[in-house]
Parts: sequence; C-alpha cells; structure tokens
Amino acid sequence: MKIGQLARRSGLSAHTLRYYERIGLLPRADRDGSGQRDYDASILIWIEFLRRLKTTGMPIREMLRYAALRERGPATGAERRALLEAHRETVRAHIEELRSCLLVLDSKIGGYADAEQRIEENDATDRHHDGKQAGTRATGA
Amino acid sequence: MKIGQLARRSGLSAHTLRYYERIGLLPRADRDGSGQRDYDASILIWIEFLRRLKTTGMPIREMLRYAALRERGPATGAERRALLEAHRETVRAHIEELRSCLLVLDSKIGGYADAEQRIEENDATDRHHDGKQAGTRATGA
DNA sequence: CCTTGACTTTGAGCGCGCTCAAAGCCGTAG
DNA sequence: CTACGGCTTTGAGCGCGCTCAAAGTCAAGG
Repeated sequence: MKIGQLARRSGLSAHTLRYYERIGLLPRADRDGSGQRDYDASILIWIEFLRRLKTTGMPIREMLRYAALRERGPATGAERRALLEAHRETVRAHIEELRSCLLVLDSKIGGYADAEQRIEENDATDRHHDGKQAGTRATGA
Repeated sequence: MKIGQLARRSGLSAHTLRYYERIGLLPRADRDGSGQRDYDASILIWIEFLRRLKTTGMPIREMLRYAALRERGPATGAERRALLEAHRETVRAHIEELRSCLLVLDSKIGGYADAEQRIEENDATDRHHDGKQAGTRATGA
C-alpha cells in the first residue's frame, strides 16, 4: 500500500505518517524499487492503537517509549503492560475529573435555565396584568 | 488581594493571571495607589469556573466568547447557556470516547497478562519436568 | 515525448497556551 | 540609606504536535 492510500485508510495525513516514522512511532516502512514507502496492511492496527493512546492524552514521548519496547520484541511485555496500566489509571482519573466538571456545568446551565424560566413567567404575568408586549425572547437589553 | 496572593489561592501563576487579564479572560483588575492589581476575592469563583472549562478541553478562544458575554451582563444569559450546553455535549462525547478507549486498553492489558500467565505456567512445568532453571522473570531474550 | 501527480527528503513554520526576560517602580525592614 | 521583594509593562521564547515548503525523483497515460 502506498502512503496516500494508507493516509486515506488510517485517517492520518501522509505528512503525519512520514512524521511518525521519522520520530520512531511507526517502524521504518519497506520501500519499493523507486524508494517509495510500501506499507503492509497490518500497520493499520498499530496506527489505530496509537490513535487511541493519543485520544486518551498520552504524550508522544510516552508513545515512543511504548513503540521502542514493541520493537524490542516479546521480552518487553511486562514493561509494556506496566506502561499501559499506569496510563489506564491516568485515563480513569481524567474521566472522573471530567464527570465532576460536567456536574458543575449542569448546575451552571440549570441556573441560566431558571433565570429564563423566571423571565418567561414575568412575561406571562405582564401579559395577564396589562397585555404589554415583552417579546418572545429574553429582555433584549 | 495582591496578585501573588491570588496566585497562591487560585493555583494559577501571577504570570498566567496577568496573561489572562491581557487577553480578556479576566476583567481588568482594580489598581491600588501605585498601580498594582488589587483583587476582590470574588474573582476566585470565576477563575475556578475557567479552570473547569479548561479542564474539559474548551479552547481559550471559546472561553473568551463566554467571558465577553459575561461582561455584557445578564441580557446575554441565553447565549451563554447555549454555549455551555454545546460544550457539555462535547464533553459528554469526549467522556464516551475515553471510556471506549479504556475498554481497548483493558483488553490489551489483558493480553499481556495472559502472556505472562502462560510464561509462569511454562516455568512451573519446566520445574516439575526437569528442574531446569528458567529465571523468575519472562524469557530474557 | 511530455505532462501529471504521487511520491521522496530535510528543515522551517504554525497555533496553542502559557512562561519568562528585561527594565524599572514602589514600600518596608534593617 | 540601602537592599530586598513584589509588583508593573511589553514582547520574546518555549514545548507540543503537527503541517507545510522546496526541490527533486519516478511511473503511467495521452
């Protein structure tokens, strides 16, 4: 597979694929007769895993550590496992942090909703008392 | 309150507090006789909220939009609410994404655990069969 | 043959969110 | 008086993760 095709299939740009190879996140790809990269489809699985590490906030520096262990073969399994377990904990902690922020966000939004509710009630009261128009939306000030 | 004290109490550096004021994330602070910032304690609540927006991944650009609405007063409530609701959805989606990545991480770690398990079993088998030393840790290859 | 377009390399540039440096002012303690 | 620490400003610099530019090679198609 050429780099352009891998780019389309992996969701990374060709630029980024070359960059990842340069820094060591991707193993050096085989080249065809004219020096162009010729990828094996199996690389997609690795790229997908990298994507997940990145999504979960792992810095490239640490992905490099993992990639280097991977290159060194099966003997590094325990180390790789430890690395992933540590990362898993940071991800769990991050999720908890986000959930707690969500609660705050909810209550803040609730506050605005209450305010709007009061405005609507006032509008309704206004209309009942003297029919004054107050617009269908907020104060407009 | 002086900037140094606010820095300690807010967890932001004085540098960052000035930077936030410069870009408009914090309202311009009152100055004392000699031009030094003199903060009201109430700013801490706003800073804390900004911290949560940041933690949940809101870019400064969008925080600025929110801050600007806030400065314009209560008439902007509906807009602020809409902004927060949109943000809430992105945070929720992000949490779901993280959770799904966690599952992958779990299964990957499970794979390594299985491998280690097999190695330990092999070690045990080795010992039972012929007492050959195999080290207490992995293959060492 | 010549064009087109996808590829190659290395090194520079960018957007984000700070972070710090330089040069100077102020007020208090010794 | 002097030294000290904490403050002021503006603009430069940094670390991250790409992203792109320049100059060139190569293969296929009209």
